[in-house]
Amino acid sequence: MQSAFCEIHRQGFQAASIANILQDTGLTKGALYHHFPTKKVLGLAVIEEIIKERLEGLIFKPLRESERPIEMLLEIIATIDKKVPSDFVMLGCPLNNLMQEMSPLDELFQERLAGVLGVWQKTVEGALKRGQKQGEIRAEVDYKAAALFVVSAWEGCIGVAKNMRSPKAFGTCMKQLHGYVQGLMPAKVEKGRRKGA
Amino acid sequence: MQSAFCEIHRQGFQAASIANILQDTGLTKGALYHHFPTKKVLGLAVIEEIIKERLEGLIFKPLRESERPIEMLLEIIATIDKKVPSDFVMLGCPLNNLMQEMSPLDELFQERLAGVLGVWQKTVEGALKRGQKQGEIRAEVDYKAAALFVVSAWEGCIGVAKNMRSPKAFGTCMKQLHGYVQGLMPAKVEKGRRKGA
DNA sequence: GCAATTACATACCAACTGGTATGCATGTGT
DNA sequence: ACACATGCATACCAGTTGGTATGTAATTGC
Repeated sequence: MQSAFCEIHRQGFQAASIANILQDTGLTKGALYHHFPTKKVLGLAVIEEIIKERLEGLIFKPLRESERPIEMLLEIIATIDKKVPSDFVMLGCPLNNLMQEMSPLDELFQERLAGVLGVWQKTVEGALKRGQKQGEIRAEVDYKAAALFVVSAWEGCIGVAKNMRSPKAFGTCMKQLHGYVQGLMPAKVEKGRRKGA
Repeated sequence: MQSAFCEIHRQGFQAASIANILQDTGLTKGALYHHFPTKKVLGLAVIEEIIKERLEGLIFKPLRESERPIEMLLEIIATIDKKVPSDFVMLGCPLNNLMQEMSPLDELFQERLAGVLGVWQKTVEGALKRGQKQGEIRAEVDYKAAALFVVSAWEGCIGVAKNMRSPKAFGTCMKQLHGYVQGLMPAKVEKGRRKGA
């Protein structure tokens, strides 16, 4: 599974070679096709068991369990670039990669990926909503739209940084997203001076 | 060229089939390979001659030539979903698609794509800078970082909407980006009431 | 201790892939 | 009018792909 994830992550699903995975793991074709009927099923399993779980541990769970969701959201956004393997800047977000590649080509992929993305969105949404109750987010904010945008921009930042091959660009880009979320907060006096950008 | 663009747009570069392009255009393999030595060169030509030019006409040129760059930027962001073929929501931004697919795999692709992206970024940057001179953008705004973020979020919105297969999601997402740009403006009284989100 | 299922390994295959070698017809420069 | 380059068409090729058919060893159920 790990090997399959790795191969798919750096080649994309279609270009991922079964032969490479076999060579990497030392397995034989018979062994693999005994457990997975098709390459597609293997790919879907990677989404569900690897990609989803990683996001769960890295983002979803902390965000759901925090008592100060906005603070946590801001912290995650600010530090995500350090909590992730360095090659992720070069290779991009596995979820986004698969979305861009497979969504138009295969409904099942699209559904599964949309499922994971949906959890992400709902999690951020929940955080914003709770933050709104705590008065950390202004009352008139459309938290659903904001959550959608946060996730979208997030993926966008990774994608652009990947193309530019620049961890630094990723950092400054996420900092802007950080600023956007801060912009949803009431304009009270804050510890750090409120930066416009 | 148009046919090649189309094929690449919906299959991705690697999965794009030369045979399909030939069938679609009625050309023969000899004819194509007479003008393009390799598939890769064909792909690069598509980037330069089709994708770049489209963005140029749709975004870069209006933005560069406008005397009220911020107004123009906001308008483009607000209306881009109507100025683009409907299947672009399903298929995504051709530039972003290629970036996600090819950047880690091929340096030349990465460079060319980064070039186009750079123009985009520089164009937005120029707009923000001019807007700053006009007092439309607050003085303390880091316009370079903001421009990078605008482009990133832009692509992110398209990418997510593509996965969700939802033009509506694209619209609401771009509306948030619209809000972000407005957030860079001075907090003076505006025609439309300043919406927080 | 025998039957049957599971877990693999090997060999093989049809379908495509991008790319090329060759052939030929039409200009084109001199 | 003759040499030569250009523009294209056909046929072909080696490599790779995902997938399968067949065989065999190990495990399990009874």
